Amino acid sequence: MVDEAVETRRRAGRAGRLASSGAIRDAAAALFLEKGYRDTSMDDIAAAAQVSKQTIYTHFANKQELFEDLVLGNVDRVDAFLERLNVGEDLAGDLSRIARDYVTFVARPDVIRLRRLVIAEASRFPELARTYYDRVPARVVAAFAALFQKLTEEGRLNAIDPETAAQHFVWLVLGVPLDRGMFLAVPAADDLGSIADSAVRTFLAAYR
Amino acid sequence: MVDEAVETRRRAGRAGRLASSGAIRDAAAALFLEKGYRDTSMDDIAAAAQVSKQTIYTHFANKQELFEDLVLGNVDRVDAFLERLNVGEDLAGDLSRIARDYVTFVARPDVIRLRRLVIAEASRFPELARTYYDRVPARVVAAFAALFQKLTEEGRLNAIDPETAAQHFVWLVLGVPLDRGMFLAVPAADDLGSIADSAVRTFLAAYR
DNA sequence: TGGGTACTGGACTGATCAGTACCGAATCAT
DNA sequence: ATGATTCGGTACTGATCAGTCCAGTACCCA
Repeated sequence: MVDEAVETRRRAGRAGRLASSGAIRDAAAALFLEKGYRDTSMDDIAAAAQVSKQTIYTHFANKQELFEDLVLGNVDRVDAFLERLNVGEDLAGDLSRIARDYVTFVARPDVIRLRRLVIAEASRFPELARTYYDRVPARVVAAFAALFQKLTEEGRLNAIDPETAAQHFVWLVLGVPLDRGMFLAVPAADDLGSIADSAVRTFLAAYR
Repeated sequence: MVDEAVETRRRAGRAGRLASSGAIRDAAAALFLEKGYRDTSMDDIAAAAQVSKQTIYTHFANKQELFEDLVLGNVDRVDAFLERLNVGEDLAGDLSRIARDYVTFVARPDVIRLRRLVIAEASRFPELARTYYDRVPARVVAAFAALFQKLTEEGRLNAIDPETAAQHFVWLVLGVPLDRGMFLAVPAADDLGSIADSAVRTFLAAYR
């Protein structure tokens, strides 16, 4: 018992500052994603982060700020996907690769849970929901639209309305796994590959 | 003050029984849909229904039952849409009518809010979420699959995999308005018609 | 007329929770 | 060494809430 206390104390002081901030973030993320905003208490977070509640309040003004930090802190993770968004010689093959990439990224449990969380709290934090919408799904659609426009100008695709084509592509690929992920606890990431492939097949049949 | 009490009492007695049950249901629905499960208190519901809290507990065992009553009580409303799901001579025209019907139904504020509510509470009430999923979206997809299979057998459509075709159709039509409805407060039911039409156009280009 | 039922309204319990206050210990810069 | 900062731990405030209890009232039926 004394040992535990000493061990805990060891992480205190200046060295512990950054460490505790990260631990708080991680604990809050895990709990918010698992139980939601309202059902996660600051005491829960403090306990999970092995930190006193007071320490949380030195790093974050209040519970809301901790929540916004989680949501906005994950917004930039689409960038990694957006960078791989280019098509070479093999149009069908590359679109298939992109679709598989995309669905694999979005169907990840953490992404699904974050999405569910933002939707769940959309009435409590409307601006946050809008920001998330603008910065994640809307940005991906815009990137696809730009790609399809370029491909159309090159004569390799026939998307007169690239924006609509992008929306069609996105929802052909994501619709089923995303919807299942919203309602069902376990997303069953089995047949993501075949879902992506059939989506690309339908898309190309309509837009080539 | 006395007048108010008398006026309130006037609705009491046996005549008030059914009335109060309905009023409770309505008040609970409005509040749950607006503020969510956790942020709606039984006192709120009692006040909105102009009923004492005790009366609520004579009709419903607890808060959860009131919530399930709301969700499951709205499950059968898809039936009205499912009945209009048939195609005559004009395939493209009828599909367009169906798509417009469908998107208009799903984009209604109450339907959007109910969907958001079920998703928000999916971790609290997993079975309820699954039931809703099975009885509403999954049923619609199954109905479309049956329709497309029939049309394929008649040689009017080319859907070797009717289930996938149905999913593609549903998400081409619903993807954008549903996603907007989940994140954004006001769904902006403006261009639903053109969304439905472009979805049908893409679908037929791929599956005819 | 009298018993049963549905309702009101308010008080109450027990629990949870966000946020604050305070103390003592550990650490670091000087 | 000393003072400032950061931390843990604990206790506290004020508020909210689900669910219960109860005394009294209006209505219906026999």
